[in-house]
Amino acid sequence: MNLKDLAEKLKLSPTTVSRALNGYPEVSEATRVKVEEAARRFNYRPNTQAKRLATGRAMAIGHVIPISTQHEIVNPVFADFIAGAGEVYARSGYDFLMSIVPDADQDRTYREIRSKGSVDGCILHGPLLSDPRISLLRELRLPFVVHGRSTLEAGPYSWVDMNNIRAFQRATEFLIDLGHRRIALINGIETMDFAHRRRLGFEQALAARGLVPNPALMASGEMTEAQGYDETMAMLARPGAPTAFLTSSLLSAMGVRRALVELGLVLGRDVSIVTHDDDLSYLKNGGEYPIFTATRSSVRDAGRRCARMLLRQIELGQKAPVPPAFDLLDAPLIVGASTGPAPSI
Amino acid sequence: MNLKDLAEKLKLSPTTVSRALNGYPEVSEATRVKVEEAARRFNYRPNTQAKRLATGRAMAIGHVIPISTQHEIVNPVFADFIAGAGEVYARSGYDFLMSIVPDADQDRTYREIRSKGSVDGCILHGPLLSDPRISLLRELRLPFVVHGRSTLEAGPYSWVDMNNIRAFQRATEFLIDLGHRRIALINGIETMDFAHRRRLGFEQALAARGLVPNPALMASGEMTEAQGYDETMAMLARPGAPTAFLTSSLLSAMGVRRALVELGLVLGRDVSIVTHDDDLSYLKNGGEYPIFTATRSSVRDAGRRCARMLLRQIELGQKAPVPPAFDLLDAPLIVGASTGPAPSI
DNA sequence: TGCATCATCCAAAGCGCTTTGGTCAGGGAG
DNA sequence: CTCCCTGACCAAAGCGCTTTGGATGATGCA
Repeated sequence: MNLKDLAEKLKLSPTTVSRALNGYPEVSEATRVKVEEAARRFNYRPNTQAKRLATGRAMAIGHVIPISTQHEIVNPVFADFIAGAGEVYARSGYDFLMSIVPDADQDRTYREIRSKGSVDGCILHGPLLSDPRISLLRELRLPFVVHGRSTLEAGPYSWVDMNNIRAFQRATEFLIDLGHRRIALINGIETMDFAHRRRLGFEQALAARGLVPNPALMASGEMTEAQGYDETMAMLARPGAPTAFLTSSLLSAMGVRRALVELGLVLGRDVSIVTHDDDLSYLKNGGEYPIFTATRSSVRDAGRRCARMLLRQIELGQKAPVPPAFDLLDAPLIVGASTGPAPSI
Repeated sequence: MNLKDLAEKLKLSPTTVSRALNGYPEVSEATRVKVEEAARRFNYRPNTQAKRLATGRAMAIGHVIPISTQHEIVNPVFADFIAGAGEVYARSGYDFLMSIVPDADQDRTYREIRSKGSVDGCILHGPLLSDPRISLLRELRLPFVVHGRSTLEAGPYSWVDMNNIRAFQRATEFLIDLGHRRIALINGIETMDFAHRRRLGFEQALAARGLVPNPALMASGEMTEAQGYDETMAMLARPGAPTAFLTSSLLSAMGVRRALVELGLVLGRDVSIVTHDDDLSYLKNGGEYPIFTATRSSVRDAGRRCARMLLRQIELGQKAPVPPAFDLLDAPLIVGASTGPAPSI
């Protein structure tokens, strides 16, 4: 059933039918009702491709997900983020296009989705400290919103980010207040902007209290359970072992905990942990009383916000150029069972 | 730059240019080279929508992901699965369309992507023991492949699944051989087909050794760390506590471990754990020597296989109806550090 | 009554591609 | 020399929609 068929059944022109369905004013209320009723009855739905071709709008948003060939890790945060974003797209009638491509093909992929006209805009994931994708997208004139920020990027662009610096400052201060002096940071890969900022927050908090960051207590890498375990084992084996750990992910924190248990140390008494918690739906930090003391910021919510921002930019951008938008989310520190005063010895 | 422009620059007709680029024989080798060279130089890429409209093929695969309103969980397995599938799509020139919709809207969504013609086929996720989506897709004549199976579904359909029954049989036998008699099963939601089969395997193995499954030792629910913890705490508090746990997910297993630690029990000595391991990239079960004894089956690989199977079905199906295909994956049992002989008391 | 206005509808021209059904020249067979 | 292929190209008709630029008759107003 296509528009023409429907029009014939109604003894109307395709023009009128199209207009009736798309809410144009130059059609009488009576016929509009008739058309809508018929469309429902015949289960008519406009062909996506035809509509797109005619309007020049793809009604789709793209997410280009790089699959790194070195560290073959799919970001665990990813599922929740796209759940949030996808929810918004679906409600707004946009399609959600995903491209999973090897790291090196990203550039080509962006150019391609641009010149093939398959999307109206895209979301940029996992921005680096300095990220060439931003200027590429700008150059391509493809509307985009960055999930995160890129510190070394000069020009303006739209983003949604949590306040990484502030969060890790707060977490560090909290540990210092509890008497901890040797605090370890188990961070993500620090070419990633978020990890860089977290480290900054950590160091700034230490400096503000006259403490000097110790490189031996700062690790950076893929945020997995194994990372937490391995780094903790290594750090606790050396002299000057930390009495507290600050981790960038719940998974790492779980690894730290495993190491502590194995060494016979009690969490929250012998050693404290504060982690960042992305509030992933399948990896909850306990219920009312959290297992880990954590800074929390829902990645799913970030997904929703990114999507909404992008859609708004696109809709507005139809008429005139729009200024970039920003959304800075605060991550409160929620006290759980994993922290306590530094041991007195 | 569109086809017409390119044709004008080359002083050729759009027909010839189109044919040259799409590898049709009725164009001389000389002009083909010329056309290809020009296309590259002008960075020409055919407009997706136009191509689709003209060919009637969407060159896209859909994944409809239900967001349950009750248990707001995004399947953690999901990210790895789509990474695998997406990789294949990208390589084959297919787009990857995702629809994140509320549970109740699934039906409508499938009908919609069908009548709007936005995809050539789709992957069905998380099949239930009895799943109406299968007959819906059959009725819609939309090619599809199921990731998993649906036991109560009568007619044929294509699927990729791991041998859940065999895997859990094997795991249970292994524990019985180690002397365990009170074995707990911490399973996924048993309306899901995979969970149902796992339970079957578990019960069959017990029965084969003359053991009777104890309902008090069988839990079913969302597979989270908290689930593992809570169920373990409950079971160990009751008389007739299990000496071994069989879990459906690494996350649950981690929860079990946390409970054991809290109760001062030693893993692999006082209590054993065997888990299923989906081999998620961000949640590895240790390196060479696994932390948990586990049946292992890569979900990412399953994603690749589903995608390949679906694409093959679609390509073949262009000409004649194709018979459904099946792919049953074996999940070997890999011995790790979490199992040992049952305590003698 | 006459003219402008308006509400309501329609024909036809795109959107950028593929594909059908040609044309046309050159070459081999008869 | 003619006839018929055949290889190489092209014009034009779709694909299913939107949108421009009318057409038509009813209404308002002087």
